[in-house]
Amino acid sequence: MNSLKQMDRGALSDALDHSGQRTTPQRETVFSVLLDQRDHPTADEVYARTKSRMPTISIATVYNCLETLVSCGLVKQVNIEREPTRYCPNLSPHAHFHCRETGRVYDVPVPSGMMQELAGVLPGEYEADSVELVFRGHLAKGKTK
Amino acid sequence: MNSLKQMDRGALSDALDHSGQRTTPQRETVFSVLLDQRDHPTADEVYARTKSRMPTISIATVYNCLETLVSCGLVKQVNIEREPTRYCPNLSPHAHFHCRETGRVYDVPVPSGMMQELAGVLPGEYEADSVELVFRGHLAKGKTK
DNA sequence: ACATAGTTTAGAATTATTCTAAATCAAATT
DNA sequence: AATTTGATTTAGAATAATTCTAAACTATGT
Repeated sequence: MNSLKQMDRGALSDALDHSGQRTTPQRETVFSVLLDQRDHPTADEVYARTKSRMPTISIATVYNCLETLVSCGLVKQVNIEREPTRYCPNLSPHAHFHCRETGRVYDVPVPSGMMQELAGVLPGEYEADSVELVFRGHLAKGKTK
Repeated sequence: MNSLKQMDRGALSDALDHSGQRTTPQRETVFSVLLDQRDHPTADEVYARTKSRMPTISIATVYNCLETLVSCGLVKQVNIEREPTRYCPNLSPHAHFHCRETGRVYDVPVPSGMMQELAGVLPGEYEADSVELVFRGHLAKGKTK
């Protein structure tokens, strides 16, 4: 048993159906892991967390599931420097803040309109379908969030 | 002999001096390779180009030199998805456009003020020292640039 | 029930990058 | 000028995230 809420389970099977892929226990569990702890885990971290709910799952399957979730639009990959890819189920437009000290990644909500405005700086010949905005720095005194 | 202009040679040794590192023929040659063809090459590509000017250089040295140039602020790393790191000697504030079709990366000038404005969306507890903006998509009909 | 196609799995393979340790080089000092 | 010292270069080994491979499994449609 995974901890997907009815709503999320629905969103998952809709999205999978829509892209011609099956809803499987592995995919549900991986998705629930991402939704339950929204700290931008790496594939390895997702693997560890998923394993505690589904001990027989393999790392290859975790990679497969993550790729599937990305391909059907439910999850985004976050690439920070040369570090392992992180996964993020936050679909609303947002940026990321990467703390150099702790290595942690935080979501930063971006006012609607800002993304539009950003796209506006692109010369006409470029047609962008995604915008990635990453800040890097550190958190003010003591704030660990 | 590498093809560094007097100005760039000066900037290089100043920056290296300033960070307590030596000016070497390898570093000069790698830097000149980056300045001569500004197409965001990977380390492997830099290696191939440098080799034609300095056949004895090793790939490890190319990595070392690139790291050195980044550390003294003359070059920026550009990380696009899971692809190999690319290197960029453009120090003016700019974004990148990554063409999904060709894989090429283009510099996109960003109006001064835009970067400031971006930093403005960050809640107070975040202190950013760098902002990375990457667009992904494709070039309009036929435009290969 | 059977065929088909999609999915999972363990382990091997890949690949960009980093590490290691020896050789080389260059500046500073005797 | 020789010597010491520390930085740099180098080839090759090691690392680590990710992808690939091929066999086993599962679900679905006929």
